[in-house]
Amino acid sequence: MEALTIGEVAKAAGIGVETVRFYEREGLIAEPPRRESGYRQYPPDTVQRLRFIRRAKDLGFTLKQIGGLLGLRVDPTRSCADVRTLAKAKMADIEAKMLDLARIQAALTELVRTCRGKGPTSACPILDALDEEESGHGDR
Amino acid sequence: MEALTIGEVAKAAGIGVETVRFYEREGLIAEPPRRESGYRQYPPDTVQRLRFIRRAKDLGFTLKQIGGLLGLRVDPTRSCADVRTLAKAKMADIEAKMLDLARIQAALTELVRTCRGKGPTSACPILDALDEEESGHGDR
DNA sequence: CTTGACTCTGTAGTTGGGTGCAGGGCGTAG
DNA sequence: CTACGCCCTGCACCCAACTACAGAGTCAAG
Repeated sequence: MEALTIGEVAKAAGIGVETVRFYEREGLIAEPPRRESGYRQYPPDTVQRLRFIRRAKDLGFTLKQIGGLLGLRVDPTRSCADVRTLAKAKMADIEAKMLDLARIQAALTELVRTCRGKGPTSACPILDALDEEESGHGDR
Repeated sequence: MEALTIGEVAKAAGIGVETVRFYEREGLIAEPPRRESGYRQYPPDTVQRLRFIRRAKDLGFTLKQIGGLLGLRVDPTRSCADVRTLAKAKMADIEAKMLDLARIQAALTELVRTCRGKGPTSACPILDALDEEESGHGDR
């Protein structure tokens, strides 16, 4: 089972054919080999890559940032230290996102608790969730 | 220290003045009272709300979804059960996001480890991170 | 009482991320 | 050997979420 058509990868990744070509133009996936006819022939792991892109987008990463993530790999042309530096930066980003999510989660929990309970609490605990001063947040 | 001008809330929230007006049009923040002149007079907690919007956007929520989150509150006009149902749905969403983030985080850790280490591992652990079949993911 | 920074409304333009043709060429099941 | 579904390129268009004026009024420091 080698070499998928664009329609096949698209379907497998849960996105549209046009979107796949769009990601190619944007450099998020490599230009695949073609057959004589000009038809694109995708190696099966392209599906993985496309899925990654879709999920990462849902996490609030831009396509550019996703490109950065995908570019991170053990790559002899880039120094190991570089890769590590970049990876660390991304990890800090993700840490921050997780913290924010945890805060919203806690606020929602509190909301549900308040709701079920009887005593009045903050009318909108959600607003308290992400309330703090700036401190080096992400690269967006 | 009551009542901020639009410029003041914008600055405090770290966004632009135009964006604040935009959010008002979109119904994400209430229309504030005005003075004679027509100048908007914001209660200070608007800053909190704006900050929440900004952070939530970074987490991959659309403005519409954020509106939904902000609308969740202890509200006599809405049944408690309703609020809880909605809140639970949001919580499931967030849970999924956190899982995905954790997976990317793990992949990055693995990448750094591989990089420092000597033995060859998957050339791109990142791709393995978010790879699985569909299963009722989010409301986007 | 002026001047420069700020605000107002309204509308138009931009960016990111796709989505949808048209007009033509493959590919394969019947 | 043809009909139907896919694929190709190129380009126009779409939506969300801003962002940037223009033209007019406001406010406070000096």
